Amino acid sequence: MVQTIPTIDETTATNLAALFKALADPTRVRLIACLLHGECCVHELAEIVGPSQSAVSHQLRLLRTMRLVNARREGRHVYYSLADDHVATLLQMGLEHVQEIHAEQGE
Amino acid sequence: MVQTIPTIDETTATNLAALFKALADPTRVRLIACLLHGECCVHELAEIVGPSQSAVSHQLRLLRTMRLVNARREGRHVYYSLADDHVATLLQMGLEHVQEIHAEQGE
DNA sequence: CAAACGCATGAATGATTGCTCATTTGTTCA
DNA sequence: TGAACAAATGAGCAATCATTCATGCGTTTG
Repeated sequence: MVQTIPTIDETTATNLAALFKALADPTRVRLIACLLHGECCVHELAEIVGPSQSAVSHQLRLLRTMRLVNARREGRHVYYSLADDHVATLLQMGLEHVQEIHAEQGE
Repeated sequence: MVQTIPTIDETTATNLAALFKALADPTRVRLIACLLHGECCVHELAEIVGPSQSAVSHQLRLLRTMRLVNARREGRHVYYSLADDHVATLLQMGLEHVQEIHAEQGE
C-alpha cells in the first residue's frame, strides 16, 4: 500500500524549510560530513573544512540552534557530534541523489 | 556492518548543499508537497500555496533547473510533477525529523 | 597572576535570495 | 485576427546569509 501523503500546513513547511536550510551550505555540509566519522573539536573542523575558526564557530552555532549537533566541553576543547541519526540519513540520501544525477549527465 | 562513510570533497559538498538549498524555502517545500499528490498546473499551485503566479513560476524554474520537477505543456496549461523519488523521500524524511523534534519539545 | 590556548560572539560587509511589478511569450477561442 | 487566459521572464528591492575582523570568555599552565 502506498503511504499516506499528508497535506503540509504552513508551519510545518516553514520548519521543514528551516531544516533543509541548515544543510544548504557547503561549509555546513562538510562539517556534518566530518562529524559522521565521530565527534570532533572546533579547530580540527576548521582545519579540515577550510574557513576560519570564527566562521566554523558561527556555523556550528547555527547547527546547534537547529539541534542537529551537540557540543561537549572537555578542558579547553569543545567536541561536537551529530545530534541524531536523521541528520546522517538525510545527508546520505542527498548524497545518493547528487551522485546519481551527476553520474547520469556525466559531470 | 556499518556503511562506509565517504569523505566528501568540496565539489560534492557544493552540489549537496545546492540540493538542500532547493528544498530550503517554505514556498518550494509546499510546492513539492503539493506535487507529492500528483501533477499540478501553475495557477493551481499558486492558489494552494499562496504567493503570486509570478513568484510560483520563479520558484518552479529553480526546481526545474535543479531537475527536481518536470514540466509538461498541455494546451495553455503547464503541468508540473516530481522528477524522481529521491525528492519525495527526502521530503518525507525531513518531515519525520521535524515532527519528532517538535513533538519532543512540545511546540 | 599572567600569558596562551580554544572557542564564542557582535559588528560590518558583500553576496545571495524571494518577492513584486511590468512585460512578453504561447495558446485557445470568439 | 484580436481578446483573454496561462505561464515565463527581467528588473528592482528589501531581507537574509556567510564570511571576516576584532574582541571577550573560559580554561590551562608557567
